[in-house]
Parts: sequence; C-alpha cells; structure tokens
Amino acid sequence: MLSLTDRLTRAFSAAFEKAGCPPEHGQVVESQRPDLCQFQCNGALAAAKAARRNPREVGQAVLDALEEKELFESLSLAGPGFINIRLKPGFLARHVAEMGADAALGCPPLSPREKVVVDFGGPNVAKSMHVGHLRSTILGDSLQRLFRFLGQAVVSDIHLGDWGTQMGMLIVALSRSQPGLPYFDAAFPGPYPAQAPVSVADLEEMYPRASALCKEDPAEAERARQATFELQQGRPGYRALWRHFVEVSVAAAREDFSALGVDFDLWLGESHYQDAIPGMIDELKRAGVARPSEGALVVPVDQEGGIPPLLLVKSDGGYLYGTTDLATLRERALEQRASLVLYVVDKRQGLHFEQVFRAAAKAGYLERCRGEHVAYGTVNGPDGKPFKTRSGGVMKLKDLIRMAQDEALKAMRELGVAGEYPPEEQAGIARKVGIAALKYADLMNHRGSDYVFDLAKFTRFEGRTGPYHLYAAVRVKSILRKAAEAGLEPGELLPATGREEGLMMALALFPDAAREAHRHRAPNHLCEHAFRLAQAFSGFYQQCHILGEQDPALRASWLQLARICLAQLEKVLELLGIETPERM
RNA sequence: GACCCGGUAGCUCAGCUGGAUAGAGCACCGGAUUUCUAAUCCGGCGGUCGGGAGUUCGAAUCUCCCCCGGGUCACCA
Repeated sequence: MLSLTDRLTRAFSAAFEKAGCPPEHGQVVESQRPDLCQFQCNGALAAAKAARRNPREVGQAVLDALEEKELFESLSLAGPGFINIRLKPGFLARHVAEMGADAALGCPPLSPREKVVVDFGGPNVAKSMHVGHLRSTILGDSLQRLFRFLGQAVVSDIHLGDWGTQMGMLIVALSRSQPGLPYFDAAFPGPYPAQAPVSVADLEEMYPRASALCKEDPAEAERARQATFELQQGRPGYRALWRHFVEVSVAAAREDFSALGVDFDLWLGESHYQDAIPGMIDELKRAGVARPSEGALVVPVDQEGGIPPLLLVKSDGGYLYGTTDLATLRERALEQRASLVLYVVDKRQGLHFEQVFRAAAKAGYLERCRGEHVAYGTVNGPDGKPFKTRSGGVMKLKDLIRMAQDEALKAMRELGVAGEYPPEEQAGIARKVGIAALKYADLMNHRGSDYVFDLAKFTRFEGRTGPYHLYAAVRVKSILRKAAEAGLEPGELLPATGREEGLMMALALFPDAAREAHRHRAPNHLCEHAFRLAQAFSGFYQQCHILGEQDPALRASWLQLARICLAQLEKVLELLGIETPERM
C-alpha cells in the first residue's frame, strides 16, 4: 500500500501536471504549522519560480486541477503560495486502519529491491569487544533490520579483523611463553591438538604486551612480521594456531553480540579474502590501475583533492587492510553481485574508505555497485574524550552491558517498577530495560556526532530514553490484555476527532520516518518517530479512557487504535533492536 | 599546511535535496489524578541558529571569506 504522503503526493503531482507544471513539485509533506493544517505542498513556489509565473496563480491552478477532492476537509492557498491541506477525518481513519491490517504495517517496500551488504567492520581477534564496538554493532544492526523491513535483500557480515600483523605478534609471543607446543615445530607431522592452547583471556592479556614490545623493539617487530609472512604463506603450524585464536575469539564475541540481540548472516573475516588478493593484484597491474611507487605498489586515487594513493603491496611484499578491503569489495560487487555495500565504521576512517572506493571505481568494481561509508562518531566519557574505565583502561563491552543492566535495576527499584513481580521476571525486565537504554541513547543521536556516555541519564524513565518507550508500550499492552480478559474486541476505526487525531497522524507518518532513516542511513529518525508515537499515545491515553468508555463502537474503535499503535511502536523499537517486555 | 566533520535555548542535541512563527529532551516555573501502570499529560520560561558577505520573493539549510573545536593525512588497523 502507498503511504499517506505518497498518496497525497500522487494526487498533487497529477494536478501540477494538469496545471502545466512538472509533477515533481507535487511533493506533499507534513505541515510545519499544525495550527493551520495537517499537510502542505510547497511546490507551487518552486514551480512558479522555474516558469516565471505568479506562485499564487500556480497554486490556484493546481487546486483547480486537483481531483479526489472528496478526500479533503479543506484546501487553501496561504501566504506566498503554500497549499494547506486538511483531510476528511474518515479518510485519515481509513488509512490508519489499512496500515493496521497491512503485513508491512503500511510501510511500502523500496523499489527496486537491491542486494545490500552491511559490513560491521567487526572486532579484531584477540582483542575483546569494547565500547568502540558498541556503535557499529547497534547502528549496523538497526540498519540491517531497517533495510530488511523495507524489502531489501540484506547480507550482514561481521567482517572480523582476523588477519594481519597482530596475528604474527601473538604467534611470536606464544612461542616464547610456551615454546614446547607442536605449532612451532616446522617438522611436526600433525595432526595438531583440537584443544586451543590459549583462552580469550590469555589472548587479551598477550596482545597489548606483544604490541607494546614490538613498538619498542625492532627485532621483535621483525620476528612478528616474519611470523605473519609465514602464516600468510600457509605454514601449517601457524595456520593451526591461528585457527585456534579465531575460534576462541569468535566464541567470546558471539556472547557479547547475543547479549545485545545482534546476529549476522556471515561471520567472515579479512582472512577469507586473502586467496583472492594475488589475482586481483595481477589484474590491477595489467589494467594499469596499480603501479609501483617508492618500492610499494599503489593505486593513485588523487583526482583533484590531496588524497594519498591506496597502498596495495608494501615494499616488503606484505598486504595492508586497504588491500583486503579492496579485494572484499571486489568480491561483493562482482561475485556476490551486491548493488550497495555499507561500511558501518568509525568516522575517523573516512579517508581510508575514500581511497578504497576511488581505487575500486578505477578498477571498475563499482559499475553496478556503490560503496558507502556509514560513518559514526565516538562514545565519550564525561571529559569529552573517548570513554575509558576509571583506571584509564578500555571499557569492555561485556562490563558495559552489565553496568547498563545494573543501572536499570537500580532505577527500577527507586521507582518501584516491577517490585512485586517474581525475581526472575524482574531480572528479565531489567535486562531489557538496560539494553533499551543503551541502544536508544546510542541511536537517538545522529550517527555522525559523538555523544557522552551517561548511564544514569540513559536509564531514566522520563524523556527521550529507552525505558520511557518500553513503559509506553507496556501500558498499551496492559490495556489490550485487560480488554481481552473482559472479552472486548477491537472494531472498526471511527473517523478521527480532536482526541484521536494526533495519534492517527503520528501513525500515518511511520513510512516517512522509515524512509528518512533509510535515506540517510540514520536510525535517529526512527527514534524520533518512536518518541512521537509514544507521546501521541500518552496524550490519547490521557483523554480517552478506553476501558471505561460506555459506547461500544467508540470503545472498539479506540481498542483498534491502541492495537495498531502497539504494533507500530513495537515494530519501530524492533527496528532499533529494542525488545519490549510484557509488563513492567 | 591540506582535506573531512562540527559550532543551534542554561545543558544534551534534532532539523540542513531553501519555505510560513527555528524544534525536542533535561533543568526551571505553573497546572491536571474518584479513571485502563501519573514512570504520564497540558501550559510557561528560554535562541544575534559561531561571525561577516553573497545568491534568492524567501537562508539554520546553498556559495565565498574569517574565527573556534575535533579528526585525518603511504608501507599499523
């Protein structure tokens, strides 16, 4: 089904055409002056400008040409040429009822259907997930949910950092602490043990130490480079060891992701694309896209701006992450035939993606595919600098989630929320409230801006917070549950009066919010909509006592409205990755 | 130095394919509860949209210059 604004836009576009103007000017949007009207069309101003006509005259011609006049309560020309629109209350109600009956809740799928790869720029093996992964996880997950909801064919890929110099560092570090292991014996015939010689905790401890050692000791760095090289050449012991590193790290990452309710279609990593690199490099050399520079192989990408070339092969023959990213994009574009690849990655990597995309364009990978860096800002501490623990270390994601849930429970206790429920249910609610607090706080900001991590603020039950939304949803659920117990059924949605209009308008504008979020790859528009919807419901709730209403038709209509509202609210929250409890 | 992003109410931010009186949350002040979860709702206070010029009937939004903050800038990722 068409969205309400699309339906109106279609009618106005036709009218513009009949009035001798380009139909694009028929765009109808929600009014910015709710005191004057519900919707407005400003196209007459632009059309008049282009045609050097009088805007009011054009506006009048459009109104004269407009069909389906029976849908409108009032149409008027205002100011320099705004067209103000107010709908027949019955038409609005009918549209909302239709949305409620629609499988997609009134949000039309995007066309054409595209294949979209969402790359989460995943965690690095051997480094535990920390605050830095919070945003890519929450944002990327919301985007994959949104794109799917809008009918796109989404393939999400965690894209683990499971290759590169850090692997060599770990191998060298382990060869020193446990030299007796068979992985280091080049003559060992195999098979290698099935059990990993290290735990995630070991890796987490080893990595920073190894990294620091390489930084201060060039000989150690050289050993790490050599080990990396041998690993990449396929030395069996190193490969076996590497597999262990990846396995234990992935298992740990899975726990964190599952705590956040996030999953991926693919759990591939950088290593997956390594075999394709030599062929790609040959191809790029032959095509003259890649060329030698200062001992390395590069793709010049500096068209007019001062952009350094993409480094493909280091002077020592090794590859860099740009090499892997290019090979990855190549496979996604040419073999997986994706038409869009979204990289949900920290904004500080903007230049890197600019280089990769330019190189990919030169290589001809982007003729049927676009690459996009969905950049996001940092999560900061109260000091405005990237968030750290009290002792100055990096906050682990696991601890962060636990803190959010503890804080949620604390807030609930203070307010007496869920006080008399069984402890297990209470804990379950606290878990949902904590996650909702975290996710809403993250997504309500535009992704590009940094924000300050403030749990006490996020877990408040007032204002624009996750808990506020859950509370609103739970109140609707409670009404519907009581109605069902009393044998009351939702019925036909009656025409909107002043009391229901705000809620119906909010409901009708869901597709616009979803589209806006999609267009900018920015779920903050969904947060905005969720808040508006929750507030609209609260306003309605205040004025209309559903269960106490004596008129059965009105009561059934209100129940229907509540039902549709809950479905939409839960859907929007779901698109944000937020789960709603049954009661609080 | 070059490039990128930002500077909007006391605080945190939204709005930026130009459109009527610039919005929200928090904070502050006032009001609403015999009622389905008041954890809510309604109202008020509060702004040279960093500064200046330009384009336009119209600029927070587009262009240029300047100031301030952050980020990035070939063999790490």
